[in-house]
Amino acid sequence: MLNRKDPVPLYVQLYRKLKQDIIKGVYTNGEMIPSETQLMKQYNVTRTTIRKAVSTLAQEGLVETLHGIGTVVSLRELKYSVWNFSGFTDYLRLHNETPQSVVLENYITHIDGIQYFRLMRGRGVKKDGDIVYLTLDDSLIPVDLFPGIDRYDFSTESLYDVMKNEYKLIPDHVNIQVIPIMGNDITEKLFKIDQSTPLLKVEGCLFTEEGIELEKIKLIYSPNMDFNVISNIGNRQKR
Amino acid sequence: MLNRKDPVPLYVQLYRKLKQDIIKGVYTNGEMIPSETQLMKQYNVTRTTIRKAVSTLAQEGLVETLHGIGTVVSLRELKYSVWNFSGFTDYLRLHNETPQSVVLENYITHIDGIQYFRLMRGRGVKKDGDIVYLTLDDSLIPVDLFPGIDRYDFSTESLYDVMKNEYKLIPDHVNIQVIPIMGNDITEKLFKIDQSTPLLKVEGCLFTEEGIELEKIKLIYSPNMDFNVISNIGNRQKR
DNA sequence: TAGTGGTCTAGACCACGGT
DNA sequence: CCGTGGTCTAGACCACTAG
Repeated sequence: MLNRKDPVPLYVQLYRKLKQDIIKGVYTNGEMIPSETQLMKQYNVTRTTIRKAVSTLAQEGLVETLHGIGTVVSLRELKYSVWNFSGFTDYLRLHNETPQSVVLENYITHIDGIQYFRLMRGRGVKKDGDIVYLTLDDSLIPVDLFPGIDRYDFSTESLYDVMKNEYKLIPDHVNIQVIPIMGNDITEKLFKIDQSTPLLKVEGCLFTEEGIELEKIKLIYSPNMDFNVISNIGNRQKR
Repeated sequence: MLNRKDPVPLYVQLYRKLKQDIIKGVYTNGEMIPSETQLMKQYNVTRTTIRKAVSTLAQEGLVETLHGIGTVVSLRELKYSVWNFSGFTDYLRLHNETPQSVVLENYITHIDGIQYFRLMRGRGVKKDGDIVYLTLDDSLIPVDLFPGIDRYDFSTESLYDVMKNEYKLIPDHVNIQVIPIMGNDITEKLFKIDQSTPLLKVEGCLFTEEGIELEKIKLIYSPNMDFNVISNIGNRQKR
């Protein structure tokens, strides 16, 4: 069942087990999974551990907990979410998922007489041996600030980590515009959706604290990616 | 501090309190919030309760927990935003434009046993004797917090001004999700665009400082309205 | 070594939904 | 009424980070 010597926490082991069972069809859509007390006996762990595992499933939208009734399988597409434009790498790490990247384009180009490194990546998570893409990421990086940046392999390296650690230029803030668009042939293939699906596009620039432009960004989000924001509404006096 | 007689769970009360403090700036970006043991003493609850509150904050990306170090605030503050809710009116005045509203729906309704005042408005500016609409604004306002709110004429009154001045409930922050959608027949007429145009929809809630929900918001932006944001990157600064 | 967050136990009482 | 999930307590041991 569960392995107490495994460094992987029990609730993660249980979460994975239940997730597998749901995907495998042991519990089908609309069915109830065993109650928390049943799971306690079955796996010999406390309710706390059960609840942590189940609540992770609920967050991902794989199950729905109904007070006084039970926990039912609600097999929808996995949902991920970005809060306040935070990097999605951090977010995925929180969820025990490994970020995956595929480089679609990378070459040096000239725009308005300035040399840029163009990097286009699909980014997502691994699921059942397959990759589910969550963003299409198209960047222009000025070569004069980052000489030799085209030598890195950005299917495994984090762009921002390279900027920080190798070039000592620290990304600080972005200035972006959010635009609704229709899908194109690239997003169709990458996200496995048809072209009539409206998508979110984010366009803008990344700056250091001093206002040095580090990157021109074009980002398209998969429909599996929720885009959440918490914000003041502006009528406040600062202290 | 926390009220044990309040039907609102302790961890929710604590979550709201901490969120409030973060948004208010009691704990500023990059700073640590009190440790879990400190919070235990401060609020006289167990660590389980503390952890549940903090983990909610972490999920929303307002804090980041660092093993062996502590929990730091990672508020990606949105410094400027044209789309800002209360800022809408101010923004227009700045450009010497007079805000115009047309009430499309207003009635009392029941949802999940709670009474809401539903208010749907088109909002925009006057141009050459004609009105150019910029947003379609669909609100649900709980009647128990705002008794008699259906008596106001919101084609001329500002909703937030009424909330503040007549009911002494001050809108403080929003928690929203940005979604790309296709136009429908209402947006077609209002914005004078055809239905194949992708649009931005914003969905969420408006809260007071204390976390009381004042309004459920659904907002659709005209293509004439840009959605710009400046945001910090979630860099945890060491100190 | 002291303090932090991460995991887990073994209980308790409650609100809810169906019988 | 009973079984369900929702909340909460009062402990324990661990892994990690820093001085």
